[in-house]
Amino acid sequence: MTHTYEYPRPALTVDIVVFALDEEDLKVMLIQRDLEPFAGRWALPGGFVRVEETLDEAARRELEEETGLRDIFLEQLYTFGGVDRDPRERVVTVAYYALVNLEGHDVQASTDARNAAWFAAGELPGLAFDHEHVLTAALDRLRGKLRYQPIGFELLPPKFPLRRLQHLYEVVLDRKLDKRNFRKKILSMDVLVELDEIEKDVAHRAARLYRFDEHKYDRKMREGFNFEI
Amino acid sequence: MTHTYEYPRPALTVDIVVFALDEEDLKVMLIQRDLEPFAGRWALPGGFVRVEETLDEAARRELEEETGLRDIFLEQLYTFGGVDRDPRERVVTVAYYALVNLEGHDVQASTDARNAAWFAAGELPGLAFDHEHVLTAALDRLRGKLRYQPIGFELLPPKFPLRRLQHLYEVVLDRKLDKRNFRKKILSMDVLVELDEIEKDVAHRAARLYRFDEHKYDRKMREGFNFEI
DNA sequence: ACAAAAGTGTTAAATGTACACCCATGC
DNA sequence: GCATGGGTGTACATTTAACACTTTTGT
Repeated sequence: MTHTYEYPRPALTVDIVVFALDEEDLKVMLIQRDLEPFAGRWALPGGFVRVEETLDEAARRELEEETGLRDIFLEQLYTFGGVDRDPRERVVTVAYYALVNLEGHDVQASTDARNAAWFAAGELPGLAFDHEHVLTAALDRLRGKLRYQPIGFELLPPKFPLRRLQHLYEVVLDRKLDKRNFRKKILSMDVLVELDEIEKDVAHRAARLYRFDEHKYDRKMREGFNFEI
Repeated sequence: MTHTYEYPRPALTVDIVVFALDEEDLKVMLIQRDLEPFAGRWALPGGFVRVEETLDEAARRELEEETGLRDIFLEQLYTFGGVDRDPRERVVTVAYYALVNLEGHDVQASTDARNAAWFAAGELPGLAFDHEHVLTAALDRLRGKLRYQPIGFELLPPKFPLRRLQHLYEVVLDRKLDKRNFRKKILSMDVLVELDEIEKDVAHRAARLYRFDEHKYDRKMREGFNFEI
């Protein structure tokens, strides 16, 4: 191959901030490194971009290799190009964030032998490289985007009671919302379908389940509708 | 230097979408390529990232080398990693967008001998590589961000009449705004300073000039204020 | 005096916010 | 029957949207 440019090149990686929601709080998936630098430290899943794959493909491949997660919401976040991010050499990383429904996806299935675990977003261990910085950017983006795009549903199972949706917003945005106003608002947007099903195995009155209607949402968007909580 | 990874690496470039506003419409700066591939075609200013500079530094350097523009608003947009973006080899590009006040900056000063020119955003020539795609993304970002961040001022001189600000919003967002409502809204946000100066050399009543008070804006932001048009 | 753009208020409608009680179910 | 969360409506405050005339200045 003819190279028009013979200077040294930065290495290129992808890193992914995977968010999930359990009953309590927002979680982030981290991998314990087994190699230097930062051996033993926790880091974001990620790795080098190959010349024959796109950035999105690289992110999905690394995600599956390191955590077993696949077919999940994934979106590019920002590209971090600080000169000393990696002590070995110049590494530019394209960061992604991903959203996953904990109930639907198993994380154990890491093909790598590495240690993968969920951490509460508020109680993170010290991270390798500049991953703390990346994570902060991802959290900011998630919080910002949640309010005006219907991405929260990616963190829930396909069928959910309204309370769980509200709880999601409360946890991520870190403020209480009024139950009646929240329901009024979300239902008035007319992008949820009320199902003929209710929660199971709860020790009290079971809540009705809803589903996000993506097609209806797409249709409304094309007609100028704006999602906003 | 020890490389932990010996596979071929994608090349890494930056490309910049520079927006400006003249009396009529939104403009984009393009450079006519003098080398293959796409020799003679118009393209976004940009070039290879050096190992010893950050991405932001690379973008500012290329911008100055190719257009003479410096000290202007610049923000990372998105990283494009399609496998066949460049016919020669794999090139990943970190795209930026920039905003510039036409009256304050001279563009002639290109140190390169290349041909640089402004094009109306709505009447672009065929572009090299996937630059049309990059440009569309930049436009979308500009339109989205303009509504809830005070970046429009970057396209105006430091002192401006309210009509020009309104016109900016109308041109970029592509819809008419009501004069009275616009003034009420922007003035009620209390981030503009009314100056003791008026327009000069106009053939009718001269308008009062205003200035965006960045410090006041920052202060208000820290107290939870939200800019929105 | 006229052309051109600056500047200015009010009203009605829609939206957001605050707030408390009864209902259904499992134990 | 009681504990737990599900589900619902109203009143008030705020924000948005629609709309037209007078003022100032240069020619």
